[in-house]
Amino acid sequence: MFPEFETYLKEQESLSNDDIDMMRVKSIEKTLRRKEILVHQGEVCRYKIFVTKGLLRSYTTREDGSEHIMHFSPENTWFTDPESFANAAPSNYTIEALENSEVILWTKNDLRYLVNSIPGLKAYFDALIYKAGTTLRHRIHSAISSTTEEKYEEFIKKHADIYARVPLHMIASYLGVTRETLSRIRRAYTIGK
Amino acid sequence: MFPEFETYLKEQESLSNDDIDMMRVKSIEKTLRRKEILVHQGEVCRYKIFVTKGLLRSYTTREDGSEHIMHFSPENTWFTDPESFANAAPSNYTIEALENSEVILWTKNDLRYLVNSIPGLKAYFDALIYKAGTTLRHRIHSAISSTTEEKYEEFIKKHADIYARVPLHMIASYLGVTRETLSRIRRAYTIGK
DNA sequence: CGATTCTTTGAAAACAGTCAATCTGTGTGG
DNA sequence: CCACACAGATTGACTGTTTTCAAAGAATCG
Repeated sequence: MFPEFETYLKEQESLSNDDIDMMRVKSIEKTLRRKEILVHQGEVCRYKIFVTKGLLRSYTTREDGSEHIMHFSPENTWFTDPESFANAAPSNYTIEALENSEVILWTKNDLRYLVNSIPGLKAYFDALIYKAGTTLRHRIHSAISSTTEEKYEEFIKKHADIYARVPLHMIASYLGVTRETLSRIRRAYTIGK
Repeated sequence: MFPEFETYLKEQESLSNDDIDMMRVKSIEKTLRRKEILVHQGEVCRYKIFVTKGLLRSYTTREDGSEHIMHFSPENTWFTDPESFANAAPSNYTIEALENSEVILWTKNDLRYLVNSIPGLKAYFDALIYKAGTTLRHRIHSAISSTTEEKYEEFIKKHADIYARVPLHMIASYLGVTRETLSRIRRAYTIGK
């Protein structure tokens, strides 16, 4: 579990073996079974998460039971509920494994310690936050300006990996339409080519 | 123009007079008339912008002429096109003054210099980026989970100041619906209370 | 295999977009 | 001061899209 993380991180940021060791000491390895929930809505998301294997999602549940998926996080991505994690506030989201997964967790305190101790780690996370911002802005622009078909097409192009691993109704939830609508759009789209 | 900025910034972050002076030296003051454009779509957005007075917006224009508003920036807010500014890439957005406005500009190089020279400034911008991320995530969640009426209601509550200063069709554009739809929703909403 | 889970389809209703016309308020030039 | 142009808002009729509800079919997991 940690070796995969180490391999990945060394590709991203040049870190010494001592740096990596510090991160290992503070890390918590966890195996999740499919459908297992890591954070329940209402709980505090106490961890910053790195996914080494599998796939997680975060979603909200409304009073009427409807779910809305905020994010998918496959292997080799970082994940958390930033608002809950940063402020130790109850999360609005449920974080769930969609496949049998392996994750590494760090608490806020430990992560702060690591960021202060390891040169370059702050800059690495800053760059991730910047990229996340770009993605968020893009998704907003798509939400206000694209047709459902365009959103569907874009999702396939940008997230081909996730598309292949996730039921269609979850993509519908992520895009903000019903499963029936997306099913019909996909049919038209598939025929239309 | 700069005095307003100085007043505001000192409320936000404790900075010495020397720090402020450094920022002043690098700053470019600019007055914008209503409808004046600061950055045209396709140009590089070379500046980080602080609005001391007035109101700016950023929007895209599609081939068919339709506009989609990404952001409103009233007085005492920071503004830029992050993608264009960071990468010196052509901007997808037009940045325009909606009122006669006063802005202060810094180039990327000067800003980098200032961030490296002034203790606390990096942390200040980091906090702004974090808050912006929260706002973006909230807007996405609203886009995929709320009805148009809920979005309208939320906009009024969160951006009462902007609501009062901007034509309805721009709010429609920001929310991702047509002006006619928003006009009808507003009528129903106003009567419904 | 049986039980879920997921996807598709149909029909009706709700919702949003389009097009065209009208109404309103504002401000400018004569 | 008035008339006019202009930007913005509203309304109606119509069209197109999406949701809702219900049911059935397909795929997958244990």
